[in-house]
Amino acid sequence: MADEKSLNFIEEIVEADLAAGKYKTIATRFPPEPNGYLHLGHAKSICLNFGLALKYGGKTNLRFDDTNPVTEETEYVDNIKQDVQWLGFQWAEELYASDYFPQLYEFAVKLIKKGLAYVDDSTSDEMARQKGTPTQLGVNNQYRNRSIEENLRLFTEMKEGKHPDGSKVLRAKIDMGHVNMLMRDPVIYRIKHADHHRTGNTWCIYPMYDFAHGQSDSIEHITHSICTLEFVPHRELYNWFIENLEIYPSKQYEFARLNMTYTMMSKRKLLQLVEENIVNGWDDPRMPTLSGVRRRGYTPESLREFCDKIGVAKRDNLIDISLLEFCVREHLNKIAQRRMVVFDPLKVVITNYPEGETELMPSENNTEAENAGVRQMPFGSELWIEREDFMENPPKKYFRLAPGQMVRLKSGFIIKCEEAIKDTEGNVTELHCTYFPESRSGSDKSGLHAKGVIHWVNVQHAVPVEIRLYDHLFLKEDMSSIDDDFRNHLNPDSLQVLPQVYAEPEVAKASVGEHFQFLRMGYFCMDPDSTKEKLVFNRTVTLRDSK
RNA sequence: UGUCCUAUGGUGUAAUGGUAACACAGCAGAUUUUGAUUCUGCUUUUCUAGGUUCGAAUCCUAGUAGGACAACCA
Repeated sequence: MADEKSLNFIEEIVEADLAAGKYKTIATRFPPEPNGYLHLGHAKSICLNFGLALKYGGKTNLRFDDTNPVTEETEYVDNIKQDVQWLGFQWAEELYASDYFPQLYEFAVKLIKKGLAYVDDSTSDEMARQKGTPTQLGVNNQYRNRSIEENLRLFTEMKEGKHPDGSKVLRAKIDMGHVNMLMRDPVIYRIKHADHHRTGNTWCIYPMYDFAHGQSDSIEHITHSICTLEFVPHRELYNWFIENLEIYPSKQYEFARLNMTYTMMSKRKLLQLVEENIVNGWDDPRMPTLSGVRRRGYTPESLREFCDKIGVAKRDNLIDISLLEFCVREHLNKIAQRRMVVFDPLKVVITNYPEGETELMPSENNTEAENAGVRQMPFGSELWIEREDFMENPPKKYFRLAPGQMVRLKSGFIIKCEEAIKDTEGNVTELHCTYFPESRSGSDKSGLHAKGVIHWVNVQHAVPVEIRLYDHLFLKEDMSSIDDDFRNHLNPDSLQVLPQVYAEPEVAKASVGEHFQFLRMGYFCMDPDSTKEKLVFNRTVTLRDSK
């Protein structure tokens, strides 16, 4: 029996529409506002929108929702495009809501002519008061009765720049007593004498979200306009405009946005982290932004797998970060070459190995990948091992080095600890060990068995590198549950820098963005901060630890 | 004291009126030249109360709980 994957509720809608012949092919869109960087929540939306078109044979537009000139910048546009492509998707058309400004203006005029829009001179405070509350109906004001001619004249004047910011707005004339607050004569155009990142100062009036989004969908003949749950109340307005403008009926569907433990997805708050230098930019590897997780070492494949695994539904959710970590480990395990790097060095002297001599030990790059080959690791009489791989008084199930105890040096020899050398304060400064020449990796004739296997680096050939270890940005599992400032919950240890650790020589050949598994230490990715003199590696994720 | 949305293991997601399942997490064990990977097993679930039905996680009603809605933001 074929294992059919069940459909999410949006796929069910699409299949039903297709089966009913409602559409020959579908069209979706990904519509970010270029006022910040994309994050994991956007990845969910991207995978959904592009995934639908890919699955059912349709197209997806990338549309920038750039109707507010004061918050939007070209820098954001460029990065958003880069992020979408990096995730592995290609849009059919690159479009901008601002491309539709002339058309949107005509839509507004049409509404005025139908007696369905009016110019209001009230202040925003007055309008807020007249609007009522969710439990208290709104009231009409005197501007609501303006004639079509006067509205037309005033709206033209607004467009011509004859009125200052905030002095007038254009409102849809719907119902101030409507149970849905959004239907109480929503503002559809406001005056902003501001430079727009694309249209410059061509316009001084700009449409509001509700008067741009649905119309843009309609202009592009988007069949399924998919957004998050907070837009549910907007759907009624969305449909009202389409109906009264008599334009192509795109349909809006809403799904639950992504929430994850120990982080937050609010663009506003992420901007704050950046502006207040709490993190080092939008691409700080601790950020849930796509540029952040990319720099951290997450792969597009693992992100797409993650989006697939979390599903799409309508109930609020809080996804455990460990699921994301599982996805990235699963992918990196298959593609990341293995290297040995000692983070907290303890010197081992092999007393029966000829001093100054070197022999090359081949070591598998990745047994999970076919044809990954081997690299040579220089073995010698002085090695670095991890300090925590030695214990003077080990507990019963400690498999590593202790006085008189043996371990296997991965891809090397079995060694036995003969003596721990200490300084005057009793700290272990180095270990004197002997090795068993017959235990050479790959051709072991020693008959010895060492349960523990540890990584190592030759002192003579060690390459110093910098390591950056990351932990959750926040200490609180559910950041939506806090009622105080989110900055009170920052994890003070979210970044730990190890300025100089010892890597095997092969590491020097790494390139920016390359993924590695540093044996027993985790998955790492070379950071763009790397220079010829000093390579920098970010820990993407730890290895699963069942010690 | 409104309208709308939602309610399935610890966390997600399925089951589309017919045996509640999958993944993650957790816990055991096997294998292992990474205490990784791989493999095996285990723990844990339909918000409540009525109703419809031979049969309800699913349909209906009410309650309860959580979320959204009162920007010239999107």
